[in-house]
Amino acid sequence: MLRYKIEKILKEKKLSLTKSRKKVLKFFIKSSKPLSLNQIRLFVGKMDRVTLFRVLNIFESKQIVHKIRLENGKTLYALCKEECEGDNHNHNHIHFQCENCNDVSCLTIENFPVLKIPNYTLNNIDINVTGLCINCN
Amino acid sequence: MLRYKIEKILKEKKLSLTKSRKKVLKFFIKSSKPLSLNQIRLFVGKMDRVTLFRVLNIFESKQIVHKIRLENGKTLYALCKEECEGDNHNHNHIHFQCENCNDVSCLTIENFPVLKIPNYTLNNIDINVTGLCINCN
DNA sequence: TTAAGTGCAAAATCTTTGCAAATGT
DNA sequence: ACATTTGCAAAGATTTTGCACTTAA
Repeated sequence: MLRYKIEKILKEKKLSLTKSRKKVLKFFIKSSKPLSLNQIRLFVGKMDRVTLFRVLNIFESKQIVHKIRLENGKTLYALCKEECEGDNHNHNHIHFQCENCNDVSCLTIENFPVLKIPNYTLNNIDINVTGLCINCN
Repeated sequence: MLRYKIEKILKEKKLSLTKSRKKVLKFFIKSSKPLSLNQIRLFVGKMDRVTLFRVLNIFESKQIVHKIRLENGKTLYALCKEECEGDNHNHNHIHFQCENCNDVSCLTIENFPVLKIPNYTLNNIDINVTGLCINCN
């Protein structure tokens, strides 16, 4: 059941089970899409913006979600997959925004590119792609 | 001479040669690094923030500079290379931010990765990398 | 019970808009 | 001379901070 899944995640991350956190996490799991703060706010009903910022920030610090910075400067939040570890939330997936319907999604890439730059250490590789999605193509 | 280079660029893009534009472009060429609005503002002396936004926006629309969205949500502006054409400002280069000195730079990549996603059309690929730069390594 | 989380008020940034004055050609 | 650009005032959006009240364990 969804409720137990939500509580399991929060407990694993050593977060107390508050109403705000459970509501927000529920929406992430149900929608399984990157979400803006305002979208989440509509879903969770009356919750203070500040609380939502705080919930999202602690989720990010515990690696439950990761931030996506769009080209237009807007921020979305997306549920992390299991493979998100350490500082790297972007293993094996890219962020795609459709230029037609504006939909944003995390896409898993089979052959995730291996970048190398001489004399540099590359830790986190964040790839944002725009184009036409499967529906608008 | 720098002055002629600046005027040449503005003329090529059919922009009138105003003081603000020349000052801003001068700083980009001299520093040859991605710059924040506030950094530019310090250099160009007293110029209204709004004017600076407008100068940067028109530079972006004319493909003289491109925006870089950092992971922390901040925006930088960087001079475009010759290969920036059409909507794609990111051909052959990535944006790198050092986790130690926070320095941001545009790096040219020899083997720029070729991404393909079935049933998707990919137009613009924006790659942001964090790690340790050549100086901090 | 008490440490942690939430709501409210307020402030700090960043970015945009409208309009009158100044500037470029 | 006329269209474009700039400065100023103001507003909107996003994000942060401080503090008192509430809730989870």
